[in-house]
Amino acid sequence: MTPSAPAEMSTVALDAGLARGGRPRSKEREREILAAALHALVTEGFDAMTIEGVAAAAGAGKATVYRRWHNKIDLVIDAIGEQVALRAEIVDTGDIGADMRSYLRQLQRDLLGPNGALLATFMAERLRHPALAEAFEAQYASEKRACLRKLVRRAVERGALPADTDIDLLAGVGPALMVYEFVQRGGRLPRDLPDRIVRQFFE
Amino acid sequence: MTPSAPAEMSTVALDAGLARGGRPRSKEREREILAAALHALVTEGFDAMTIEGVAAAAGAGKATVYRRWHNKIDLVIDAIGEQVALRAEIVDTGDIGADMRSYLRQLQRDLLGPNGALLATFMAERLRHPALAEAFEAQYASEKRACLRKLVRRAVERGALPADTDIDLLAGVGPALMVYEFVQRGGRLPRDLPDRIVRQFFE
Amino acid sequence: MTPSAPAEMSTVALDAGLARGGRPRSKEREREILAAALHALVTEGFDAMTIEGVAAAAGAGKATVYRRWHNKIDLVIDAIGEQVALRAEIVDTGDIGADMRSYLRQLQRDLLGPNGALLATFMAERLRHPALAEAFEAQYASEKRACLRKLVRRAVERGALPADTDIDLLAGVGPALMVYEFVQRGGRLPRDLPDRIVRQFFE
Amino acid sequence: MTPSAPAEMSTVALDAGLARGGRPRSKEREREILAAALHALVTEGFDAMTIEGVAAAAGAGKATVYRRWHNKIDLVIDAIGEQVALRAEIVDTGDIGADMRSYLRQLQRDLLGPNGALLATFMAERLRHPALAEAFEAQYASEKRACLRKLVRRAVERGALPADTDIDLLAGVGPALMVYEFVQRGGRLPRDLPDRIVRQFFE
DNA sequence: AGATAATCGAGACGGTACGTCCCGTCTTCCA
DNA sequence: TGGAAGACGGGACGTACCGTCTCGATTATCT
Repeated sequence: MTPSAPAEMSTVALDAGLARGGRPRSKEREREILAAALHALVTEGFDAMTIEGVAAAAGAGKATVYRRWHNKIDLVIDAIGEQVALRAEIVDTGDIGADMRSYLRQLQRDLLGPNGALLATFMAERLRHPALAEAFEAQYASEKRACLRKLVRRAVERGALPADTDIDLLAGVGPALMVYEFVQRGGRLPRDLPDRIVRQFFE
Repeated sequence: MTPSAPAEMSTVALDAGLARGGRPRSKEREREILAAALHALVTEGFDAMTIEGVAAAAGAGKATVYRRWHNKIDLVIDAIGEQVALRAEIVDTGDIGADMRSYLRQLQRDLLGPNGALLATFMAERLRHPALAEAFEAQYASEKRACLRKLVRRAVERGALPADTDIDLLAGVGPALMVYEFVQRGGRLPRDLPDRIVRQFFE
Repeated sequence: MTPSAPAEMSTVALDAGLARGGRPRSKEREREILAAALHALVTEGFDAMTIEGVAAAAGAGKATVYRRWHNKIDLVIDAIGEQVALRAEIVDTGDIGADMRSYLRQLQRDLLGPNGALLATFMAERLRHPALAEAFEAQYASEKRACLRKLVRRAVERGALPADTDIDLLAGVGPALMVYEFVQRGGRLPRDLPDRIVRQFFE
Repeated sequence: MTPSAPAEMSTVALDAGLARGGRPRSKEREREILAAALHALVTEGFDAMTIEGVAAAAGAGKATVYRRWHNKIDLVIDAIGEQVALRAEIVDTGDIGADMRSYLRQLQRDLLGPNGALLATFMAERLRHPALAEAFEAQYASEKRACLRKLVRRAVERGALPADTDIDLLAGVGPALMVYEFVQRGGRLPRDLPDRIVRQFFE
C-alpha cells in the first residue's frame, strides 16, 4: 500500500453521514467496542458471541453498537481489521524463487496467526455477500495479485521461467494452494508448504 | 467401518434404538426433511437456516427432526450425504494430461451445475464448522485426493513427469486452482481453466 | 347476569384459534401470569409495570405472555376481570329511592375498591380504543343501564315519579354523577354521595 | 400565586433563571413545541406520544424541550393551558332554565368542536395522571363549577328551585350528564341533550 | 383381535438474542 | 449562551428460534 493512500478508514463501519450538527461519535467508544468484540471472538467464537454481550462488556448501550455496525460480521471484520494488518509484502529481488518463498512464508504466518480467523470469516461469507468479497478484493487481494503477476512476468522476461508460462495461473498457484490446504485442514498448515511450492513450481 | 458393512446407515442420525414395539420411523419423513434441509442450506446458508424452518418446509413437526438429529450440523451433514453425488470420476488411461483434463472438466461442470452452490457453501462453512469439514472430507474429498495422487504417482513412475515431483502438491494443484478461482469470482469459472492448468502443470 | 350465561371466558385474551392439534395452552400458566400482572399493577402502577417484568415474575417466557395478550391493556383488563366482579346488583322492591340508594352504594364500594382502577383504565382507554369500550359496554354497562331504566319506568308507572319524567335521563343521572365525581376527585368519592343523589333526584 | 401576578407565565415550565447574559429563550420555539405537543396528545394520546417525537415535529432539539419542561406531564399541561379556550361563558339573567340551557349548549358545541377531542383525552387521562387532573381543575373546571354553583344558589334563593335543593349536586348534574354521555358514546352527543337536561332538572 | 408402544403433526413452554425505539443526559458546532 | 443535531448508557419493546415438552391421533408389532 503506497504511503500516499491513508486508507485508515473502517472498511465496513456505517457512515456517520457527514453529520454536520450533533455530537460526534466517540472514537473512544468505538475502540472499546472493537476491543470487546475481538475478545469475545477469541474466547467464545464467532457463532457463540453476541452483540448484546459485546455491548455490555464494552460498557456501551446496544444502540451505540448498532449505530456503527449493522451485523456481527461487519463488527467482527472491523474488530480484526483494527488490530491487524495483512501486510504480506512482496519484493522483487530478481530471484523469483526466493521472492515467492518469502511471500508465501509471510502468508503462512498470517494464516496461522490471528488473521486466519479473519480469512476464514471472509471465505465463509464472501459467496453469500458479494459486497464483502469486493471489499476484501479491493483492499487486499487485488494488489497482491497484481504484484505476484508482475513478479512472475519479470521472471519470464528474464528467462528464469519458460517463455510459454501461463503467467496468471502461475501467479495464483501459491496462494491457491496455501489457502486450499488451510481450508482443507481446518485452519492448519504444513510447516514446509511454502518451500515445497517454490521447489515444485518455481525452480 | 468394516468393508462388509452395507453403509446405508446415516452417518450421523440418531439410532432408533432397536425399537422393539411401536410405530417405526418413516423413511419417507426422513427423506423429505433432508431434502428440505439441503434446499435451505443452499438458499439461505448454514447460519441463516433454521431447524424450525426446515421442519415446516418438510411438513414435519420439530420433534420429528430432533428425534433424528441432535443439531443443525448433523442434519446438514446427513442432508449432503444423502443427496449429493459429485461423481467426478477419475480414470487412469496412462496419459496424465488427458486424464487430468478430463477430471478437471468434470469438476468444472459440477461446480457450475446445481451442486456448485452446495459445494461453495460447504467450502465456505467448513472453516467455521470443523465437523462439516470432516464429514465432507470423509465422504468425498479423501477418495478423490487418493485417486489423483495415484494418477500423478504413476505418471512419475512412468517417467511422464520428473522424478523429483512433489506428488501430493501436484495432485492438489488442479482442484486448488479451480476452487480458489470459483470462490474468488463469486461462482463463475473461465471456460478454459482446465486446459490451462493441464498445459501449465502437466505437459 | 343471568345464570344461564356462563360467560366466564376471558374478555380480551387472544383466541387460541380452535387449535385442533398441538399442545394446549396451560390454564395454570395463564392464572400465574394474571396473578403476577395484578400484583405488578397494584404495586407499580399501570405505566411503570412491564410485560417483561410480569413474565419474569410469573416464571414465564415473554412469548407465553404475548401469545395470549397483544398489549399491556389487554393483559391488565383480563387480570382484573379474573379476580373481580363488578356485581352491583339491581333489585326492584317497588321503592325507587331505596333501590337506587342500594345500587349506588354498591357502585360506590366498587369504585373505591380494587375495581376503581379497572374503571379508570377503561375510562382512559375507551375513547382511543372503541373495541374496548364495546367490550365493557357489552359485558357490564348495557345490562346495568337497562335495569336502571326499568326501575325508573316502573316508578313512573306506579306514580312514584312524575309522569313527564325523562326516563333515560333520570336512569343515567346516578351513575353519571358518581363517575363524574370519581374522575373529578381523582379516585375519591364523598361518603354520602349516594344518599344525596337519591334525596335530590328520587324523593 | 398572588393576585398581583400577571399570570402570563407558564404554569409548569421551568424558570429561565433570570438569564443574565446570552441569547434569550425564543418564545417562538416555545409556542411551536407546545403546539406540536398538543397535536401529539390529541392524535396519539398521552401514553403513546413521545417527547422525542414532539421535539422533532416542532423542529426543535430534545434539549430545548427538556430545558423548559422536566417531563411529559408538565409539557402537556402547559400545552393545554396555552392553546385551549373552553370559553363556555356563564351568565346569570335570573332565569335558571334559560341560563343553564345556554351554558350546556355552549358546552355541547365545545365537546363536538375541535376542543372536544382534547377534552375527551383529558378526561380519559386524568384518572391515571392526577397531575393532569389538578392542572385541568385549577385552570378550567373550578371556575365553571363555582359559577354554576352560584347560578343554582341564587335560583334557590329566588325561590325558582326548592329550598332543600342540594346545590352542589344540581350544579354538577348538567356537565356530568353531558360528559358521561360524550364518553359513553365515543365522542358523539344527542342534539337535544341540553334541552332534556334542563326540562328534567331545572323546570 | 386387542394391547402396547413409539411414531406423527402441531404447537406451547422457558429461554435468549435479536434489532428498534425512546428515555433523559451529554457534547459538539453554529449563530 | 441558546439552540439544532444527535451520540450516549440504559432498558423495554415485540419477534424469532432454540431445544424440550405435551397433546390427540396414527400405525406397526407382539401377544
